[in-house]
Amino acid sequence: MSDQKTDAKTYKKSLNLPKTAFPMKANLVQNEPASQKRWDKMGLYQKLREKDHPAGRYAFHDGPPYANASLHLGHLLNKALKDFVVRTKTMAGYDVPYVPGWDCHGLPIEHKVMQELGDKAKQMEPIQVRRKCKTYAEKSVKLQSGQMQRLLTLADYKDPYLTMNPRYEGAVLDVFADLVDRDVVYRGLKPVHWSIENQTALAEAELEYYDREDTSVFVKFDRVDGQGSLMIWTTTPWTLPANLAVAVHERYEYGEYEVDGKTVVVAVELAKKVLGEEAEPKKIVKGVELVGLEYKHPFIDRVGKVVSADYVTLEDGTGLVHTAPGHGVEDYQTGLREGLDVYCPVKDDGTFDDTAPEWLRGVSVWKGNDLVVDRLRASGHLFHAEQFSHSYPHDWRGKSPVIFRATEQWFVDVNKSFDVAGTSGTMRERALDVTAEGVGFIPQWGKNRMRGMLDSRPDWCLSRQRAWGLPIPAFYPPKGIEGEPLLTPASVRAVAQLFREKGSDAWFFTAPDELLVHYDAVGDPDAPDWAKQGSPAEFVAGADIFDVWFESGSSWNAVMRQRGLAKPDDAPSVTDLYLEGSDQHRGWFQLSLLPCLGSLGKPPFANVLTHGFMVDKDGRKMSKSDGNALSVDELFKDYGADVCRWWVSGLNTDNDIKVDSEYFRLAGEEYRKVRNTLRFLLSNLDGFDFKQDKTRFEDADASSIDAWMTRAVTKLSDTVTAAYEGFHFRKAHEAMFNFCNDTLSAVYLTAVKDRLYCDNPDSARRRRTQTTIYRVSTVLIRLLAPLMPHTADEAWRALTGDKEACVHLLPFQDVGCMKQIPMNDGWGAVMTARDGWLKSIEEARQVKGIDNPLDCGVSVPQVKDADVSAFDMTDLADLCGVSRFALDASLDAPDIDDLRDEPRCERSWKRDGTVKTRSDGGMLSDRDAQALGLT
RNA sequence: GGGCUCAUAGCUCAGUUGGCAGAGCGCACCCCUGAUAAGGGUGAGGUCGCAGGUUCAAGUCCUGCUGGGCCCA
Repeated sequence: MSDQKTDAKTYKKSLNLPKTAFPMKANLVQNEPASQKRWDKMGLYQKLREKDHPAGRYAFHDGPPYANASLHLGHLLNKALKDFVVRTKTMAGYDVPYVPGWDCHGLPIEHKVMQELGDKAKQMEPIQVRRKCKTYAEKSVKLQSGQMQRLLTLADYKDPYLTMNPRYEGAVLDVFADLVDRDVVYRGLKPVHWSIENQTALAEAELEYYDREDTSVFVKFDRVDGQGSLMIWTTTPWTLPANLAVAVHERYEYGEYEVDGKTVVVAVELAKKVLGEEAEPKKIVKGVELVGLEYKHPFIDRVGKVVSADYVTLEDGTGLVHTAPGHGVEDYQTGLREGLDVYCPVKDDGTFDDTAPEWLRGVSVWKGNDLVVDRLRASGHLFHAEQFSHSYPHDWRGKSPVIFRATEQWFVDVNKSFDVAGTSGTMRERALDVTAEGVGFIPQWGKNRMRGMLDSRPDWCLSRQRAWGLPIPAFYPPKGIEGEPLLTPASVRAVAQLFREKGSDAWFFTAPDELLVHYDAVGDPDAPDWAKQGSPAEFVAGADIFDVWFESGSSWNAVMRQRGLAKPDDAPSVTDLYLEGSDQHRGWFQLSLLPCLGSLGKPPFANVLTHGFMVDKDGRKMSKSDGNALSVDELFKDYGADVCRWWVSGLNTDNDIKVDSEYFRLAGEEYRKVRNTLRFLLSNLDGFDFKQDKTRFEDADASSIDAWMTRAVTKLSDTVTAAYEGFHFRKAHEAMFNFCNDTLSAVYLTAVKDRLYCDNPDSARRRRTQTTIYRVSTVLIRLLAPLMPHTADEAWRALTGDKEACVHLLPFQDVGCMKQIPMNDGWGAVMTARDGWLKSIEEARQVKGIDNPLDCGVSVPQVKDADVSAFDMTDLADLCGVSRFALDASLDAPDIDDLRDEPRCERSWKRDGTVKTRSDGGMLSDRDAQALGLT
């Protein structure tokens, strides 16, 4: 026994065992940053710009994350997907310049800075606040940029776009000038969601809805005709001072009921709920008959009237709706139709102004609620008051409740027709048109979603009353002079030029005549008279800033066009692709689409690709306060970027994405499987010089397992490149994993191990297999490169033996030549039959007690649907992991032979029937003896 | 409350035009020890969220419901 062992050791040394510098342990945490540095040093991004691009330009535009705090998982997903696009398109032959960007202005940063400043903020000028905000934004950009680079994303990090940069700001104003030119920008009084806390109008996107307890009141409005009263219901008693009308639905039935000896009008369907079960109407009328009735305001000397409105429902209240045009969008629209004032007695700070009754002046609306209720109770107008919980809008940052309040704002009219680029239509119509056709949505339902949102969207309120943003470059007449604000295409473009030179900070400390140094009112046909006649030094610069969405929504111009990265001017869109979370249908997608249609008459994107949101492993919303959010930095530290990227690439991103640290562990195991397969490929190329040692295509054997393998890798290449082309990263991921796990590891590599180890190093068969392994490696490593850039590059350098090599400079491997290698058609059937053979072997091993498959021989009568006469039986034996494979037409079914009585080759461990004692005294097969030069 | 959307094995997901439920992971058992903090083989697992309907036939089409997600009110 001990002799045998010694012999075995001797023979082991004679084997060509795998050897490689590509380690099993990835050590991504240390090695990935090193890769990143290496790419930076070699100028990878720049080099990619300079090389040939046979496929032309692919215009892909990064949507700017908000420059606030650390990246979260949503960013990781988004940035990884974007990087897959950049890298797959690059390797497909496109030039994909990619400028990362950040949204820097806006309330979240300003709010944070104001919180940090505390009371000090009150004494500070806007410009001082802005400087603090800028510092904060810069800090966030730096942090996030570092994290994005740690994710190994390929982008122009040396020159990103920041929405607060002067050249960006100038380009936003250029877009705005175009909209002013189209005459769709107007100033109007309109109720908007108003944050008392931040004293600004809020966009829909800046609201969050929470349940809130309010006092709801049933109030009797006395009819002017003395026939009793109308009962209204409201959850916002503080808006009653602004009540100008009561709305009813024309088709509903309203009844007159006796309450405490007096008559009140309530919708019939709601009467029992409001007045009690025994309520019986004395008289029933249709709503339409009430229209025009007048009533006395309960505590203000004013007469209101009954109007009709479709939005009146019978779900809550009384069917008679308190209407205050200054405090609600629907009320406002009703007011417009009925010619009511947009009356709003509430000031910026949420207190009542001097037009309100004396007892409310200077009081906050929240306190006003109680005062109004007390007043109504005292005067006998209050029928009932109760606590009521309802969903109520809150400021998304401060979480404080907002109110509806009429204010002067700048708007973009989405319903006004204009001409541009030879077409005519409103912004809404144009947006609906390109959504219906022209823009591709992935997944397709994005189209419906976008359409639904466009159908219902109101005019875009552009203005905010804050410090941290891009000023709306409007000028107002000097005190004492009446007139429209100065805001013309020329005046806006003049300020745009100034902002490019000095930045928008200039607005806050520069005299108006200097702000307008590039502008000549006299020569501007659109300028109001006061501006032509007056001195610019006297003009009053406006205090409004833009909705941040207008800034990010102009990025197609401020980045892609301004930097010369857009598609040609005559192309039907500015870029090829935008890729963001599905929430951006309402956000960035739509708010980029509208300005671009206004400015150029065409959409900013040809395709919109969206992904879903992260949820926890039970499918619930992720939230920081629940502590179920994973830290991106921790993930990099625990798993590495390539593992995180591999995880992303395996997701179905159309819908919700479940996330849990466990999934990263699983992704890590898959990664290791892929890595080990690469390692085994590389380790069997030790000493193999492709140029010298390769088997030429024309020498390939169509019936060899190598022919099958070569065909398989060309199929993989086709599958994966097609998947990449359609952004089906998951499909590519799956195909590559299965290829590594099954095609390579379980089938091919297991089968060819014997010849790689035991054949003479220079044997034609071994060289043919190494040639195949080399070809597989070049295809596979390149296909993996977009998903795991570090690992692929590491493998590529190991494959080429060139420390300077970089896989990311290469295109995907052209497999055209490999497809020319003929393959025996029988291989498909052989692989199918193999499953059955393995089952038979397993069965025989159980029955006959054979542990090692190499102690088996397989005999089959035929291979179903295949002519294997030209096949090498050794290939088939190796495919089954057995020592021998034979065709025996006399059999009825596959037969497994127990070979344990036959001698075993001490070198290859096979019992192939040729084993005998050789000149060195060892028991060897013919092949092994030959490999050792023995007889 | 409305728009869009999702629900298939323990987990992650495939399932074209309706036609016998699939893959990978995990798990169990076994092998190998010359890919070794590796590798190979076999196997068990599902009332396709629930309830109706259309059809010879429904995971797939229709309606309703339940429970998630995004957006809006």
